[in-house]
Amino acid sequence: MHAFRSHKCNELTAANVGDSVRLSGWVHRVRDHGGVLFIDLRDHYGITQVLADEDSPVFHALENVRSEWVIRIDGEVKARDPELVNANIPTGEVEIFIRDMEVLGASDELPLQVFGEPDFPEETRLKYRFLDLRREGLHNRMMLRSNVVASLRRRMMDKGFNEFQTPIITASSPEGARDFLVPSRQHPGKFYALPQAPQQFKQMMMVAGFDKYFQIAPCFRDEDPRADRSPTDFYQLDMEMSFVTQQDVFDTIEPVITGAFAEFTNKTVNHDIPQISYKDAALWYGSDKPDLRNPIKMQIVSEHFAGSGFQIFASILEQDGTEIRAIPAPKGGSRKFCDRMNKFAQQEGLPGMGYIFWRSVAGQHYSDQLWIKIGIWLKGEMDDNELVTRGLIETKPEQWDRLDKLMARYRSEDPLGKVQVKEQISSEFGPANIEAAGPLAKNIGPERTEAIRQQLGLKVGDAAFFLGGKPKSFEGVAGRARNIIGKELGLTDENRFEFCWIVDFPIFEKDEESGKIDFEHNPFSMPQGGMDALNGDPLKVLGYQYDLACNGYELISGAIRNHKLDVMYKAFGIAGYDKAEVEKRFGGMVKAFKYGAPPHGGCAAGIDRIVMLLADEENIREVIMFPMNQRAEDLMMEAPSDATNDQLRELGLRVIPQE
RNA sequence: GCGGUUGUAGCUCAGUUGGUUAGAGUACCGGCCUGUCACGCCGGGGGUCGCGGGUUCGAGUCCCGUCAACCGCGCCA
Repeated sequence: MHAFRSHKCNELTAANVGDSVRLSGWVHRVRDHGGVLFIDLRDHYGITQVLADEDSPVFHALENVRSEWVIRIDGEVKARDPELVNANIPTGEVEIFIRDMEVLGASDELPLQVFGEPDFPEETRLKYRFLDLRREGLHNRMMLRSNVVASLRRRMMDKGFNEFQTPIITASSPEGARDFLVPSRQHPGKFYALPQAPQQFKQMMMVAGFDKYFQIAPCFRDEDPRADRSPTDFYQLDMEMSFVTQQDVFDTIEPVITGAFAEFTNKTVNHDIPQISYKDAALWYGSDKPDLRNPIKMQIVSEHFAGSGFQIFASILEQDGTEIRAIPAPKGGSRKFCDRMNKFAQQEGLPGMGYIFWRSVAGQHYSDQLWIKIGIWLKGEMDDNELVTRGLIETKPEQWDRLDKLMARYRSEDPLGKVQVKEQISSEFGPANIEAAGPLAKNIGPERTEAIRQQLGLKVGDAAFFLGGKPKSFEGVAGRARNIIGKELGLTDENRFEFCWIVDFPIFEKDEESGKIDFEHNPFSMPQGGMDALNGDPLKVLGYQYDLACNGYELISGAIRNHKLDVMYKAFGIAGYDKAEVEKRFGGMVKAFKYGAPPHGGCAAGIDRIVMLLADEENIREVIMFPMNQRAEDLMMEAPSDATNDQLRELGLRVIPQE
C-alpha cells in the first residue's frame, strides 16, 4: 500500500464498504464523545468522517489529536446506518473505522480558524496566508482562478494564438506608471526594470511576423493599491495581432471573454457588446468604466438653469465650458436620501449636490380629470404617447403592470375601497398631485422644475441630483454618486455581467494648470485620421484605443498601434518630446519600425479582475494566492526587507537613511 | 501626500449619561460522555481596552496627539 494514501478524502462511497484503506489529511473537526471519537479528515479533494472507539489500538493516541494536525490513518470502510448518512458531503454514506494512525505534522494553537468562514483581520489572514488558503472559500477561489486561466489559454489557442514568454528583467520604460528598478551587479550604478506590461515586446513580435501572440503575463507597477488593484504585480491575458482593424480585435477577444464568463457563472452575460464613445460615457455615466447594470443615465439640463433664480448655477453657466448635469434617481424621493447624497458630494470635495424630489401633495385628492383619462387609456381610447406627454404615466413596463393591477383591484372593490384605490393611483401616477420639494425647486420655480421632471421622465417618489461647473471638475463624483444611487435604491441588477466597449479615447489632454499637452492614455495608439488629424487641433484627435468595462470595472485596455514612425514622431512632438527623446526612450521599437512593421493591434485583459468578478468579490486580494497588503508589504515573507552590506557593496549601492 | 472608518482575550464581538473586580461566544487546558457531523455538559487559565499625554475623586468610555489596518482621493501608458 502507498505510504500515505490509498484514496483521496472525496473518493470513498458505499461501493467501498469492507475495503481496507489508507487516508492522509488535515484534522478538520474532532468530536470526542468519550467512548467514541469522530474526526472529519480533510484534503484538497474533500472530507471523510473517520472514527474510533476503545476497540481501536490507537484510540488513546487519537484523543490527543487537535484541529489542523496532519495525520495518516489506516482503517476499514463501514456503511453508515441510513439515519446517520451525511447528505452534505459526497462520502457521507460511509465512514472509516481507524485501526492505525500516524501523526505526520502536529499544529500549534491556530491564529486563524480554518473551519467555517468567519471574518478575520486582513493582517492575520495575510501573515498566515497558508492557513487562510486552507479555508473553503479562498481555496475554492484559487481553484476558480486556475480554471479561468486554463479556459482563457485554451480559448486563445483555439483561435490560433501562440503563447510566448517575454523578459521579466528588462529596461525601464518611462511611460506610464512608476517602475520597479533592479540594480545590476555586472554594471554597478545601472538598473534594470520589471516590465509594466510586455507592450514593446509584443509589438516587436508582430514586427517579427508571428501574427497572433498571447501570454498570461505578469505586470509590475510601483503604484498605490486600491481594492480592485494589486500593488506591485498582477496578471494580464496579453494579446496582439497583425493586419487587423479595431473591430477585428473586438471580434476576436469578445467571445474569449464572454465565453469564459459564461463558463464560470450562472449570472446573465451580455454577448452582444455595445460600443460607447469615451465622450458619451463621461456624460451618461461619469466614468470610462461604467456599470451598465445600473439604468441611470445622466443628462445635460443647463437650459433649465440658465438665467434662473438659482444664482449658483446661473452664474456658473455664464462661464465658458460649463454645464449643469442631472442624475435622475428613480425611487430616491426622500429628503433623508437626498441629504445623504448631498453629504456624499461634500465628502468628495464638491460644495454639494443640489436636488429636487417629487412627492404627492398631502391632503389633496385625486383629480377626476386624471381619473377619466386613465379610464380612457385602459379602454384603449388614448394612445400611450399622449399619456406620456401629459405626464400621466411612466414608460417603464413595471409601471404599466402596476397600473393594471390597481385597475383590476378597483373593479373588484366596493365603493369605499374604490375611493382608496383611486387615491392610490393618483398619488402614484397623477401629475396633479405632484409637488417638487427641495431648495432648488423653490429657487427656479414650478415651470422650470416641471420641465426638468418631464425631460428626466420622473414621477412621484423620484428624485434628481444636479451638479454644475466644468464637466471635468465634477464628472468623477457624479459617476460615483450614480453608482451609490443605483446600489442603494436597488436599481442595479446584481445578477448580470454587463460588458461595454469604451471607444474613441482622445489621444491628448491639456493640463488645466500648466496648459501643457500630454498623452491622455497611451502613446502607442494610432490616431484616427493619421497624420492629417495630427496637423489639426490636437485636443480633437481621437485614437483607435479602447477599454472593455464590466459592472464598473475596467477589464481590458488596448489599441490599434501606431506603427508608422513619422506619425509617431509627430504625436510625440505634440506632447513635447523631440525625435532624439523618442529614440532614446523607445529605441528598441523605433529601430524595429524602420524595418517593415505590419499594422497591428491588441489588448490586455486583467486576469485578477476577471476572477474577482466571477468570484463575486470586491477585493482583488481575495483571488490572489499571496497578495501584498495596502502598503505593498508581504506580511508572510516579510518583504520588503533590508539588504545586507555585502549585497549592497556588490551592487555598488549605498542606502540613504530616511528621516 | 490628503480624507473617511476601525482598533477591547489567540480569534469574533458586547461594554449604558464617566462609577465596584472589563464580559460573552469560540479557541486552548483539565474532567465527564458510544452516534456525532458547528456534538453536548462541568471547571480552568488567558486583558498594557493600539500607544502617549490631558480633564476628573474616578477614563475602555470625554479631550489632544500619535501609530496601525482597511476603504477612497491623488497616482495607476
